[in-house]
Amino acid sequence: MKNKLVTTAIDYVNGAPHLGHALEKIYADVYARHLRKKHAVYFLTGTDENSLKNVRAAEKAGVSTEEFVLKNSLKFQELKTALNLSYNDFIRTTEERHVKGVQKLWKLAKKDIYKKNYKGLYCVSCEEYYKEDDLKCPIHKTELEEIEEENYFFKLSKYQDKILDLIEKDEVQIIPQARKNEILNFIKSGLQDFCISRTSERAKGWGIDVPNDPNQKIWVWFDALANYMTALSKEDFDKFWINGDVIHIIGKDIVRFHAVYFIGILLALNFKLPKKIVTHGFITVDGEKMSKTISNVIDPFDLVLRYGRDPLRYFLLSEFKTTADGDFSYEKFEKKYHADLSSGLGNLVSRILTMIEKKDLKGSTIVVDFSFKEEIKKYVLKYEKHLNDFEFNESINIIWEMQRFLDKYIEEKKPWEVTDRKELVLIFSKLVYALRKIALMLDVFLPETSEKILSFLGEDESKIDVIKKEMLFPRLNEYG
RNA sequence: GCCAGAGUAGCUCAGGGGUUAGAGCACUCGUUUCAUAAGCGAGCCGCCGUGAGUUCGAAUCUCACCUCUGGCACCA
Repeated sequence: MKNKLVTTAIDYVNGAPHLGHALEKIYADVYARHLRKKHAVYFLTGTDENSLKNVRAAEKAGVSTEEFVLKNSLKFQELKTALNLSYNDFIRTTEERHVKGVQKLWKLAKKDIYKKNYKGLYCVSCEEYYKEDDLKCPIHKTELEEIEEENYFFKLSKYQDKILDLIEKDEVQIIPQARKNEILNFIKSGLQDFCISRTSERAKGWGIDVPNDPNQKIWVWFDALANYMTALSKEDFDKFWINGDVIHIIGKDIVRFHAVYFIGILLALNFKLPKKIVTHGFITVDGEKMSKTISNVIDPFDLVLRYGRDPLRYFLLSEFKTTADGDFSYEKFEKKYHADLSSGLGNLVSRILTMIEKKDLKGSTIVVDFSFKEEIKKYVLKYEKHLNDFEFNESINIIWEMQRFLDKYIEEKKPWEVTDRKELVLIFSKLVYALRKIALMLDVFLPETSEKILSFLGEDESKIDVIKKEMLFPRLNEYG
């Protein structure tokens, strides 16, 4: 039994959360729920608020930056209820625990931090640096200016060989393999030191001060990545970081910062390294990237209102291979809802419960033979294997295999024709036993549905019972 | 341009040197009534990206080519 720290990326708060944010939180939630069955788990998420973008967005909105980031952070926090997330901590990078923590870490890493001139192409309107290939600002189409300023840098180059070795040997495991290869190539191409501060002026005074240098603000990565540590109290750091496994769940766009920069920083601090970095894909909508310009951004709150929490979780978890991109469409969503949730699971639950009532089997003692239990166990083992490997969609498929197995079993036994009570009890013992298992397997994916099924069957696992009945997933077309 | 990965049924994908290539969804037919126009059974649909090679035998290995996706540093 080992302790586990499960983290998500912390989100930028310059807008409301979209479906992509929901996806990542749900993945992390499933994994955390799975781990909780055997481990002590600290599940952490949060918002990244020290960005210059926020200052500008707040100016535009005519509110103070503090007010602006708080308002948006709260929107992200609303995802907890909307998606039924089980995280036990939410950190905002403007919180004191984070500010103090980052400064403390900065001091601890001091030996690998130095000052040097940073030269880059800068767009005055964006107030941002751009790559050397684009000579013009991609947004304003204006000439970029070459600007030079003095900043702090982190000696990443010093750790190149060490990081390469760690990743090659999977001491820090990057999932999936393809991402690991990308990172290895990136490291082999040579690591440069990276900039970890901006002048306070350029940062418009927003952000965390560099210790003993109020003219500089700590910039992006040294700030944001540190949240995984600054969120933890001393006791929890001990319990979950030092004596536990750290698992980061992040988008494919920020693998490098976790697998290279962060590992470098941790090496400088001489801290324990994360065990796994799991990267998920992105969501397209009807085959296109989500973007405001073509206004196809999907609002997760909307989907929850329309279809419910579990159906939304279900779609994202079953339709997408965890580490690959996936496509969202209302048509696919509803198709899956009907095929798997209504006709599949919902219908099975419904037919079992109704027959128990009609055949008056409530209160009978459950008797299940060993070979049937073994049969069920095979499904459970496969299900667990896929969960451990972050193959959530595969894991769900195993549950549906089991559901089809039960439907076939019912067909074969034709319990509606059976009159012998003893035989009926035997049949429904198995069905109730298996249905409970299905509910328990579902609880990481569809916690609400899982609870409902268990509550229908009653608390006493040794008796056949129906406490109440309710349609789990009504067909959608009946409501327009 | 360079480096990865992928191209298999209408859709999403699994498989992977050897009997007639798989699953789910969709579709067609049959069947059942316990159940949410649900269930079960059967069927349909594939030159397994293209060309060549290795082999007794390739979708599976090798090479070339085509197409797509991703990565190629300061971007959560």
